[in-house]
Amino acid sequence: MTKTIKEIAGETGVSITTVRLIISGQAEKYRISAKTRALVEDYVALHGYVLHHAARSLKLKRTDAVGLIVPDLANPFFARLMAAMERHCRSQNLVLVSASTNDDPALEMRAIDNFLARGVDGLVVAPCQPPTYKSVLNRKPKLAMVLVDRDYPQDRFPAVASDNVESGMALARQMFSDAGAEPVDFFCAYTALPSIRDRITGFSEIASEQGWADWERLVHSAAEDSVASGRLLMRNFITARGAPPRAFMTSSLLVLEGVMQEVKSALGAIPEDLLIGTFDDHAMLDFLPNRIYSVVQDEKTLAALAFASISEQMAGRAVEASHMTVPSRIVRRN
Amino acid sequence: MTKTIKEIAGETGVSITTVRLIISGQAEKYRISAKTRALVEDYVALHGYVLHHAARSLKLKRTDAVGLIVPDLANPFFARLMAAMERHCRSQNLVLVSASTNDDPALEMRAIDNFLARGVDGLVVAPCQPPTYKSVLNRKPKLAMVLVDRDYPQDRFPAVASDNVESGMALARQMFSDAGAEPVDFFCAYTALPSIRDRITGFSEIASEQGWADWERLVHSAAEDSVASGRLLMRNFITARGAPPRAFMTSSLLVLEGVMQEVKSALGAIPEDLLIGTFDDHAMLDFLPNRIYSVVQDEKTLAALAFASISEQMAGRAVEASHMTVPSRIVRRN
DNA sequence: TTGAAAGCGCTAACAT
DNA sequence: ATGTTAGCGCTTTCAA
Repeated sequence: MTKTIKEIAGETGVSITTVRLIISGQAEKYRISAKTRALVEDYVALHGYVLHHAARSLKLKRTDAVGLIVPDLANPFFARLMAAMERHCRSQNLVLVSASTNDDPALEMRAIDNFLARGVDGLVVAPCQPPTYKSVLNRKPKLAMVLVDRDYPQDRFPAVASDNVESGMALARQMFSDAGAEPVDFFCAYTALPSIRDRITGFSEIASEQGWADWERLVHSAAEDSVASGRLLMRNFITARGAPPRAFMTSSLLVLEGVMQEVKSALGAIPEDLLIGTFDDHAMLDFLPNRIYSVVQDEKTLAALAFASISEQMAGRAVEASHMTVPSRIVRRN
Repeated sequence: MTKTIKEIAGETGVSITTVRLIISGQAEKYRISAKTRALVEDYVALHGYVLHHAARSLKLKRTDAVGLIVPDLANPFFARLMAAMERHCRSQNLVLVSASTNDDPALEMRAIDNFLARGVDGLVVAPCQPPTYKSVLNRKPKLAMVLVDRDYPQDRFPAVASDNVESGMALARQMFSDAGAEPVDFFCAYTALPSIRDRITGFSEIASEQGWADWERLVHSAAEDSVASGRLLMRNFITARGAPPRAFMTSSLLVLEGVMQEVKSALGAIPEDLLIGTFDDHAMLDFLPNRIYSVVQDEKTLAALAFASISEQMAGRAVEASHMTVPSRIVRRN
């Protein structure tokens, strides 16, 4: 079992303060004599010592922990975001504690309460509802907090998200350009999300610009982001028009999967000249022979900005409730 | 700011003990009078109270936190494992804290030390080296600990992993059966891993059984699990034989990606009659027209077993250092 | 049915 | 250059 400072002091006959000074590497600074220093250091080398974080936290009112709350930790986007966050935390000797909300506002509140009780110094949340965390602010007014990915309109917290309007425009631009005179349909799900709305805004902008005044007819939307939604939307499309579109884009890989399954089952295979666009990327899109554009979000920069904001706040510097935007990249295959 | 028990006691004129009894829902049990109870409850309803976990931990020598240490949190397998772990933790009012080791033994040791200092009650680790955590056991002999995914031979800790030998056999059986008289090559990477070795063992078993006494010539291996490894292995194959194999399997999706890229660049496209097998699964394998078998690991059960073991140990019940095995499933497409 | 007090391991302020 | 002490918020005896 590991020793406490007090025990070390007792067993070496040195005072608690001195031990602490030596252990915390401040021996020089306080000019501890070489022998007492050696005495303590040898003892520690022999018996070991590990800082008791709970005790330290109790005293310092600080836990050196930051919380991350997202809808789903298994979702690749959030998994990458979390991995990047964890790297930042590790580099500053912070630990990352995380929780999924399953897109349930009640779970989200529970998670926030829980992390607050555990005294996290910072909180990064991808909210599943427009955030009004007034109770949070009441209880711990100086909690460092930042919103990621889902930038609901609000002006209390800094937020960082991808440039969804711009990337929506960029993707649509590529699609319409390659499609020539053909229309480009947009299958999108989870329209309650600000990011999805922004993507639609971007799409509509370009569609109008390309002369599709009735762009609303090109947008097919569903409430829930899932493979089932993708299937449903494409099935409805095929039923109405008799055939799949020649060019389309989707709001997520899940929707793409559903849409593709339906195309495959309608046509027996994916036509090689089908023009595809999608938000989010996966290496296996390589396997398709089609021309396909995908939008890849920059989780590293998202995490870096979120962490920077948290750090600022934890350092006591006030941070304005800005809405930061991170550029996405478009990848083209074939 | 949230009140402490002491403050509540002071401001309601009740004793600390009484407040605590009421707050912790033991009013009935200790027959606190209705009025004192109402008094305190009203006060709490008005001003709020949140348990201070650090203080509680200091007293109880318990943090209600469990740590998860894996090579890479962004890896879909580990991300799913972690999401499942987090659900279990949440259901028991534990928090999950996690860290990546980037497959670096030094980082792994640091992570373990760190989590130990933070006093996690349980530790789940997917080690990147044969685990000899003697220092760990010295310092906190009663730490609940379990190994996942990478079941290095050892007899100190319980371990839970997929049935790699069996699923290797199952996959190979399907492949050889579909391949007829053709050979089935196995491209595999990260051979230092017990799981990979087991998969090779499974493969070799079936290959021999099928009359391929020289099965070692069918196995092409690389040290590092990456797309680059896949490319390299396939490039070497093509250079040596003049063409890609007609049937092959890979040890991971990364290797599959690399292998496929190389086939594509050699042949211009993926032949539709190429027979493919791979460990790990992804929905987008749907997009290929080929017959393809994939092995899907059961992260939920892996997490459930790991968590159960941790729970047992945390409850003080001794657990033997068993090696638990979780069946994988084989998916066939086209 | 309620209260008082000790102590978990650490830090910081204040002595020497 | 080194020592003493109080106290963070909680739980747990032990008393009344």
